[in-house]
Amino acid sequence: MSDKRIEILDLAENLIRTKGYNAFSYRDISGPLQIKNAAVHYHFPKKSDLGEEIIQRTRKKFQLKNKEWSHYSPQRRLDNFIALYEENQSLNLVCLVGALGSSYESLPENMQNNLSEMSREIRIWMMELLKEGLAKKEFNFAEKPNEKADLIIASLLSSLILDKVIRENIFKSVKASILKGV
Amino acid sequence: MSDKRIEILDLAENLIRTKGYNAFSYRDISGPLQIKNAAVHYHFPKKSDLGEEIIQRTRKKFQLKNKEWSHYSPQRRLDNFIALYEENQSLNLVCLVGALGSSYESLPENMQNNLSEMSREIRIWMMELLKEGLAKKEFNFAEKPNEKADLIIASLLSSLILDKVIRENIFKSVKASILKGV
DNA sequence: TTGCATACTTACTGATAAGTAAGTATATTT
DNA sequence: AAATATACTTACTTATCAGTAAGTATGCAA
Repeated sequence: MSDKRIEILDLAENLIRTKGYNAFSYRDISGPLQIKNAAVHYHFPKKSDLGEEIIQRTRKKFQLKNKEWSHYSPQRRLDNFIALYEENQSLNLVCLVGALGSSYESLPENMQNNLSEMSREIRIWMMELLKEGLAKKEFNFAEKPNEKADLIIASLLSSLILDKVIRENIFKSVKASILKGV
Repeated sequence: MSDKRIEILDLAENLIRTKGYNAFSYRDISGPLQIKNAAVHYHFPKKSDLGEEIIQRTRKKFQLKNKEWSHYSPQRRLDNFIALYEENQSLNLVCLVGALGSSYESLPENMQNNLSEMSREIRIWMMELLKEGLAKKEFNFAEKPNEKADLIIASLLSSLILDKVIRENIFKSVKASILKGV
């Protein structure tokens, strides 16, 4: 994969995660990267091709981490998962699901489908993680694991959004709350 | 306030909360309402005027509920607050903060400011509610009230987004989890 | 009954959007 | 050395966007 192609993906992802999919244009990419608009179209003929690939590579990154962590304890896996969001926060970026999901109906179909699949995968991963943690007595919570999983992924997602809007460290609160609650 | 003006606000709010602020145009309003584009500009010269007023009236609605509920018990106020999100879910709408917040950087300044103020107000309201509930022994949780508040508002916000993306009843899980956790 | 405000429409502008067709420079393969 | 693939640029199209200026119909108030 060429350098420019990756630069385009990186920049576009950043734009999506700060301004949203519908608020950036190919000019916002060609300008900073000092190429022509058509060069972006050469790599990604349609904007939705670019959007789709950003979702797919994010999904692959998650699957890779997932594999890397597979032998870790549930607590450690949870800590690592939360650390992913902490990194996003420090970069002032919302997560991809939050960035795209809130305008779901406006997205091209291929992006909707990819986004949904990735989100389901993360949700199921979290559910399994919590179940395992309960079984191994690492965790100790009263809720059903799937309910807890939804609470955790939902609150992490929003914490990055609210951080920007409220300009308080919502993520920090949410992190503390999650860790006390498992 | 004229009929058409309110119709414009209602439709625009719906568009923002399904497709996002940057994915709708004045044509999406003038078309369905059978008026001309310039008629929308007559009521709201700039798109950001429309956006701002939608945030402001949402804030006023919250303040009104707030006042209406002021003599209710913390538990009942919390139930009512959650019921607001339940209604959104049944209408397949994300909340305004979620819809706008995820593309915060793309918003005109007047909208950013209004959105931030409203969100802070809701957060503080929830913090007070939880503190009061603890003091009155209606609630019983280990976290700090402000941490718990952030968890609750964050998870409710995202549950509506994830509901659409994952097509599972994430809101229901989150609601159950919140109620068990206070 | 004249004047003025309200609530529009008609008709337009200038900017920007996504996307494409055809050409070009460079490197790689045959 | 010729052919081909890669990675672009130039130049363009068509559509849509937010926004505005000027005109019009209707009702109400002085």
